[in-house]
Amino acid sequence: MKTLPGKTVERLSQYRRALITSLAANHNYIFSHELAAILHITAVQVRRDLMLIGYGSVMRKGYDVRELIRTIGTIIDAPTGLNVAIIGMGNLGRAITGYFMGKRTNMNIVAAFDVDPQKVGKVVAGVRCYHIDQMKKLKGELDISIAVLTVPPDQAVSLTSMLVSNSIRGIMNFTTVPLNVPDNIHLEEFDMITSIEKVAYFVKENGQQAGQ
Amino acid sequence: MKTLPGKTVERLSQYRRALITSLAANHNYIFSHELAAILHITAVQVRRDLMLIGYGSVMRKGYDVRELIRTIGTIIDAPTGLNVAIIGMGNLGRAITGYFMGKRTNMNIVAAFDVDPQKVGKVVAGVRCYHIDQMKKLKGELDISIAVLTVPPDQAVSLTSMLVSNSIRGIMNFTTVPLNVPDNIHLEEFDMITSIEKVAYFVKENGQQAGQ
DNA sequence: AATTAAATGTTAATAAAATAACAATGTTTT
DNA sequence: AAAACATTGTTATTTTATTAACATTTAATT
Repeated sequence: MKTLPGKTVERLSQYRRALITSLAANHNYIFSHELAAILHITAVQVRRDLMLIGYGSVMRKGYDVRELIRTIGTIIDAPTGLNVAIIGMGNLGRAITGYFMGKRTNMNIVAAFDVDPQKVGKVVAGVRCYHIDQMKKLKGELDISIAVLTVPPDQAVSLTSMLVSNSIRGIMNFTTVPLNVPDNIHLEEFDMITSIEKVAYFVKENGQQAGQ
Repeated sequence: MKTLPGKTVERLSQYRRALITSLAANHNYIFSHELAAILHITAVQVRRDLMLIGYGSVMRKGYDVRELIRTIGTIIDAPTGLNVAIIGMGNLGRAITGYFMGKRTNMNIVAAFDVDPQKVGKVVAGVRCYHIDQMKKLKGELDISIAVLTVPPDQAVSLTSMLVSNSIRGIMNFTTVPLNVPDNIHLEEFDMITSIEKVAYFVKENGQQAGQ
């Protein structure tokens, strides 16, 4: 299958979690417009995304929830599951670790790393924190593919080099520092300050008059 | 001025922080391609964004860093500054509060709210945590415009209703629950699980062969 | 002073994403 | 069994975002 658009992948992840919730509420079938309503998007968007992954329903009955969950899994999950490490066990690192607790995802947070001796050795939500110097060794042992970067800004660049030289395959960057990595490493960035400043901008604009 | 595209607003926020850093390093002028390099985007993108806000440089000298910082401020900042409240002082709430420390933004985190008696009364990074029941009262007193929602999933919907009925103007939703708010309230959402699953998908795809 | 070079601002082209349109399918109703 | 209806999958259109193209400006060089 051709690589899916990023936005579609994002929605598939959300569909799946909505479907799991829906299943827990004993809904075995779901219409595109119901799924759309949960995510506050349009039914067309849902159908188009499902078209892209080649999923079809028995018409007029809606989608088989269990089967759709499975299908989304075969598309977006790696066959073996991927292991994730949290780099920086501060508040954000702990928050993300907590987010994964009890979520049925294909990923496992297998380790956290930090430089702070206070944190090294501690276990948060089942995840052990190691000293960053052990990354090289544990990367292979624990088969870590993805790093979630939640360190202070001044350490972002140097730790990224370290990750790159350890052949990490994907990085989710939560620092406020834009990173640069080779093409074969997938990089996703999210900047808290930006996102909140964006809200502020649109609040200001909405205040004056209409508009998005 | 016409309302800017969301993506442009995001970049303006990032430009500004890059410029502040640049200024601290004693750079008084900056070329579009230099600014682009910091953010790992193209110079055209930078120039196009600045065109949208009507900013012009003295050609061949690059942009006056101080002036550009100011100009971006006049565009994206609200004249008076906007006050922000953190709803849910867990790990993520504390992380975000920390992110704002020392950042020169137009926004102030003026309060945090929680239900946990352990948290109520505590001060984190200069921000006091109040009981959520005091929201109604303090919203007006502290002139809170924006809420950052960092609560457990099961509380997201009810707290959002509370925020809406208290006439909040913008919400940044960090819970995994998609929210629905009236049109006059600006809602921005970010889902940690989705973002990391997205990285995993592209890591998987890149592993098999090429592609983004 | 002419030429070259480096940058900018803007219009044009392309690509990506979302939305609309609609024929096809199957269900229910009459 | 025909008609009306609800839902799907897909193609077409529109909108949004990015990239390319290029004329224009200014500085430096010959």
